[in-house]
Order: sequence, then structure tokens, then C-alpha cells
Amino acid sequence: MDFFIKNSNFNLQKTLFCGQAFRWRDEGGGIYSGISGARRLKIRQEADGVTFLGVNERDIPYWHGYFDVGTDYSELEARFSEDETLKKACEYAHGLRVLRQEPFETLISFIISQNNNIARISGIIGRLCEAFGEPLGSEYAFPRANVLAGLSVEDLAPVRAGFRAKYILDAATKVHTGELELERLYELSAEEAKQELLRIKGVGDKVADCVLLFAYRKTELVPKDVWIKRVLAEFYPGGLPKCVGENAGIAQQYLFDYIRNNKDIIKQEDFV
DNA sequence: ACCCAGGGTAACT
DNA sequence: AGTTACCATGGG
Repeated sequence: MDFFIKNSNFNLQKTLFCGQAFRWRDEGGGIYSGISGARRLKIRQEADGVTFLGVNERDIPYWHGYFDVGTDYSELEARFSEDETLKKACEYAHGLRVLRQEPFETLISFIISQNNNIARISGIIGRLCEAFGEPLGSEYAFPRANVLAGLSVEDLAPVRAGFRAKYILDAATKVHTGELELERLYELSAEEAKQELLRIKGVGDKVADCVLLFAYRKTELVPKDVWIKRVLAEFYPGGLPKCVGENAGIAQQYLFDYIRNNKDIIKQEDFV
């Protein structure tokens, strides 16, 4: 069935290609197709919302959560806009939403993201899914932890993940054996959950923050990649302003999209 | 050819 | 506790 969601603050182009998810494709004509975990979706941009195309009715609650439909982004943008730079970021990235993604997929994806660029991250994840994911029509689901846990670095060679291959295997193994219980992290505080994630080889402060923000919706966390470090150095040496409240992580995503597409805003001296 | 990328680890002071 | 070389790969 087709399922329309009325929402005036929902831009798919911004949401799907701002570096938080890596498995979406622009089909043209306002239509996008992608996969989250083992679910496929076709979705169309409307003037006043989005339409899930041919969606299985029982998956609607999942996608509702995935796209964070329950959050009023217009209200967030209004609050953020009390700050001058954030106001510009909100105008530029208007309609962006922070997704609620599957924990294991998010964990592996952001392990792959380290010291890497978005185009190449997408390529590696695509090859990982083709090689080890369950077929999903003409596409492939994200690989399950037990499948990845049974692999060697040699098995992962065709994925061309480089030095990150061993990190992928450590994460998959810890999840598969139950040494790390991803479902349990929902019940923990951000700080407690972070300590759990940091036990994985190849997961440091930034990757942990990304997983907790993009999968567990710990919106107070601000992943500090090279671009956010530049924004902080240039505009917020004392940290993000008070108006971001408990949603600093969402404000961070607006800033990330804004600055990466307007690189001239950062002065040369802040490139470290 | 060179530089960089949604960084982390291990080996140093 | 705070630096720094090194890690694989390929896009710009």
C-alpha cells in the first residue's frame, strides 16, 4: 500500500544524504529507494510530506520511527535559530531529520567511516551487503552479526575496507557471542552505553557518539568529526550555545550539512 | 603526484 | 595525561 505522511518539515534529499545513512539511492522524480537492516523502502517527496510507496503495512511503525516522524523539527529549528550561525545552518539544511537506524548496521557503518570519506563509505558498505547480506529482491539486507562473526580478514578483502576489516570482525564477534548486547543499550544512559561500545576495537569516542545518536537517539551527544571540530573552533570555542538544549546532536547534524557544503565559511586558520 | 576523508590504536614522551 | 606515526583505500 501507499502511505502518506503529512509533514511540512521533511526534506528527503537532505535527510538521506547528509552523511548519517549510506544505503539510499536517488531514483529521480523525487523518489528514493533504500534499505535499513532487512527492510526495503521506496519513498517519494511530496510538497507537504512524504509517501511510503508499496510499503508493507506492518512495517509502517518501523519507518515512522526511522524517520523520527514524532519529533517537531520546526520547533527545533526555531529554537536553534536563536543562535546566528545555527540559524543559517537551519535555513540551509531545512527539512533535515536525524534518523533512528538499526544498532548493528549503524555500528558497523560508522566503524567503516573512520578516516574515510562518505562516497567511499557507501561503496564499502554496498560491497559488504552484496557479499554477505541476505537477498532482498534485487538488493541485499545488511549482513547479520552471526554471518560477519564467522569471517576472516581475508574473507573481507573484496569489500576493500582496508585496516577497518579487523574492527568489523571484532564488533560482529562481540555482538554475536553476546559479549555486547546491543538491545540492552537502549535502557542505559548515554554515558553507560558509550562505555559498552568503547570495548570494541576500532570504536573510539566519535564512532561511539555516532552510533548512540543515529541508532539510539541520544540527541545530547555531539560526534566530533573533522568538520564539526572546525565549526567549533571557528564559531563555538566554548561549546554549542544553550539554545540547543538536549538536542545538541541534532543541531550538530544541521551544522555538519551546512559547513560541508559551504566550506568557504571556515577560515584557513581553523583547518588543523 | 599529492592531499584528504563523519578516527582509533599503540607506542611513545 | 597529552602527542604522534601509522593504518588501507580511492575520490578530488
